[in-house]
Amino acid sequence: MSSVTVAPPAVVRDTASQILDVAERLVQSRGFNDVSYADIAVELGVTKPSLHYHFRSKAALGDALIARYSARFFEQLDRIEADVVGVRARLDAYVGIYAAVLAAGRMCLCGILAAEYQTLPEKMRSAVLDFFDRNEAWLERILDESSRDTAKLIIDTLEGAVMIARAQNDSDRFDRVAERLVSSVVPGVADPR
Amino acid sequence: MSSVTVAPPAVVRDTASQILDVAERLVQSRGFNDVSYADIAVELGVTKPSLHYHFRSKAALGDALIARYSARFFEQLDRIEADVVGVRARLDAYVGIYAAVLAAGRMCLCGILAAEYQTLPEKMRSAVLDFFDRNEAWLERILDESSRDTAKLIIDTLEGAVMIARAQNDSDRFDRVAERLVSSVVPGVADPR
DNA sequence: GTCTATAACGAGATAGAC
DNA sequence: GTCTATCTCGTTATAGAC
Repeated sequence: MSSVTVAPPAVVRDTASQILDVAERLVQSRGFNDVSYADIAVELGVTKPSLHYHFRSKAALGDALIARYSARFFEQLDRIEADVVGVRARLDAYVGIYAAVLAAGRMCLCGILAAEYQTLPEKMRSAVLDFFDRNEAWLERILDESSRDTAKLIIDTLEGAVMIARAQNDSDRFDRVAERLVSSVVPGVADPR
Repeated sequence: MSSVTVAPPAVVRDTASQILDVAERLVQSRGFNDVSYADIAVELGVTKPSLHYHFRSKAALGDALIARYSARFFEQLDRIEADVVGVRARLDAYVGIYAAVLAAGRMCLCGILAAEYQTLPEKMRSAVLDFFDRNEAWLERILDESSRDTAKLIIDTLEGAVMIARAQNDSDRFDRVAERLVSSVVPGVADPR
């Protein structure tokens, strides 16, 4: 009789995913151009050619990084829209995504890639722009008012706040700025904390 | 009789300044780690060792870049404080500095260095943090209200807005966000444009 | 001050064995 | 799918002539 196909151990991901995990963390910390195949290989205990087997070029690795990051990011936005009620609460949840990134000592992947924009391959550039467009579209949708500039203001402030608070190693700064931002956008009650 | 010492031609700067000029533009476009001595040497029509004569190491070049950029930046802030009257007008002038950077297709030097923060030598890190601290202090001083978080909100938003508008090649986006930002901080009249 | 020449290293990438 | 070995190129930096 044939053996039954069982699910693999939940904690051990396939190699490609493990590569993406390490690469994502390193890129969000140092930037795409300051992460090498050698850095990733050492952490995983494999050699550089092994990485090239899974991602032919560094550009291909970059493409895969943004694709996975974006997919997960917008899944979170879908969940917020489905589970959270009210503009203020939804914005707080949105801010929470950025706060979690900062708490991990990282920048938003597409934020740090935006800073490196001029040095990126064309496909990565488009994917970065797409990330911001979709963020903006989501914010416009959940905001009650019609001003599209509010969505841009929110994105720009949060991306800048993460970048600077990370350099200052001061997550409290991020929290205070985000509170002031959200309060100015949704003039209702103050932060319930 | 001895010859009179005349002022050098105004347009031709000394070599060290010329190196800083080219390096500054390249770093504000691509980031510190993506600018090489070779890039700078080619533009100036000199060789790499010539650059090393003026700036022993790349870290020393980076230190000099931030020092000059900061000095000029805070000179501008001094001038605004001396020549411009009123919170709104001063903030508009402050925003104008960032708008000019964006118009040149650049990021704020310390903004792009903040994104690269984890890879910078220690002295450059301190200088970057100092830049933001002094910006914050200046904003707190010219603002009428006591909220220090407002100063942080302004810096973070402008830095993020420059970063993203540059990637999107959309300076109009920057202008609209900045207008919304300043209006929310100084609830007086709308943009006089 | 600027040059030629070169050292010493790390990058991304490929060939081919296992 | 992962390895060893290697290639080619770019990087910062230095020695020493002019």
